[in-house]
Amino acid sequence: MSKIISVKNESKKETISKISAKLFRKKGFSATSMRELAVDIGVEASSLYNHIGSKSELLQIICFKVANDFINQINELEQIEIGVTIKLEKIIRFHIHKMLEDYDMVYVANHEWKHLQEPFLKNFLNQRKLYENKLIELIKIGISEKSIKKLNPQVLAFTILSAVRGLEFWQQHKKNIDIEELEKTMVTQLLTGIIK
Amino acid sequence: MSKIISVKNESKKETISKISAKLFRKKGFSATSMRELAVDIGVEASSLYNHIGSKSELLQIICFKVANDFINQINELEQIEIGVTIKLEKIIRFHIHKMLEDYDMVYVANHEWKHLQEPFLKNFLNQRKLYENKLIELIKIGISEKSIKKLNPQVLAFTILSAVRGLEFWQQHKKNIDIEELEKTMVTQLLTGIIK
DNA sequence: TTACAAAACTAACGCTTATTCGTTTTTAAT
DNA sequence: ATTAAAAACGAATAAGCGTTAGTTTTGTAA
Repeated sequence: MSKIISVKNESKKETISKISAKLFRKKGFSATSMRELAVDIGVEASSLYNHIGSKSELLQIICFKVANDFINQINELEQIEIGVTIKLEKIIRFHIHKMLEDYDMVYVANHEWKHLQEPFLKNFLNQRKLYENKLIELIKIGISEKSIKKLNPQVLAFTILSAVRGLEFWQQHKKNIDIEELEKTMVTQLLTGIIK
Repeated sequence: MSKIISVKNESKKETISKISAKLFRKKGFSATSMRELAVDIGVEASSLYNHIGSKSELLQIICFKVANDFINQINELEQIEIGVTIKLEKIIRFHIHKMLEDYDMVYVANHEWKHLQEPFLKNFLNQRKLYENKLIELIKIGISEKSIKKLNPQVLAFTILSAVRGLEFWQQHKKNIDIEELEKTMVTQLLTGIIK
């Protein structure tokens, strides 16, 4: 009857992944059925299996796409020779952009990763830990350079990550706020605090 | 065969709620079956229905217990006459304590609320919005009193809430860190920043 | 036009789900 | 010891799940 429509150079697998990401975000991975996904794509559920291996594979694609994007960004940043605080600012701004651009996928990677099957689950958590450790190392350098306060670097890193992760909030209030103001406010708050 | 064991003055409903919170946190609401819950309680699935109305009711109990605890705390705080920044510090510390004490329930309320059925879903979101607005109002007072930087109060509030929500992280690393140091670091970071 | 592959369809599989029913066991009060 | 209520049980229900199989339609290239 119908047919899977792919825009641009997107493969049909990518199309299905993106639409599944939207559904997984809205309803959760477990509560989303392949039949629901099929409806949103405009095809019968069984037809999906001409393009994907399993429901689980969709979650894998989403989670590792996001993980790789963040790892790649922080790797590139490591090469550049700029101050630690500027690097932190760039990281915060990257999180904000990613969250606003690839909202569904980032949200799913943050919230639904626990439904990954082994060995992907372990793999994903390793990637995340790797990212966290790179951020912690960066903060430690800042502390030793005396550009950052001597506080527990792990707590500092996790607080930053939590704060940017919470940008999900803003998807609802997107219209009410200017992105540049959002970035400026968050960077200021996380780096220099809120007290005058 | 077996029997539901309740400690202290806990009703059996409360016992079931707490154990379900642990399961909902670990596996997610949708991915947790009543049969699994029954195993953890030591009873057949059908026996649970002598004490609860439905699986959904368990989620309601958890979400509104948490929501009420937070609303009550901020209401009490409104009565007390202390400075805005001290109030903020108390709020942050309360979040930290709650997260460490009632980890499962707070986690579930934060992550699984979307599986609430109407009208409970709307009700819960209203409660949450109420809490957010109270925090925003507090920050606005701080800004007008010039104790807080003139930044977007909504962004400041949401960043704080996101950061404390991210305390889930620490459940895994609990052993590695002293709670007082955790509190001190987060309060310092969120209120006065990380840059020297 | 023919031929082949890609992708759609319908139907069904085996399994799990939350919940209900009728019955039996346990608990507690008389 | 008798009785009534509370709480357990096993079995069954209907619905939904991911996925597979077999078949038909569609698209493409010779």
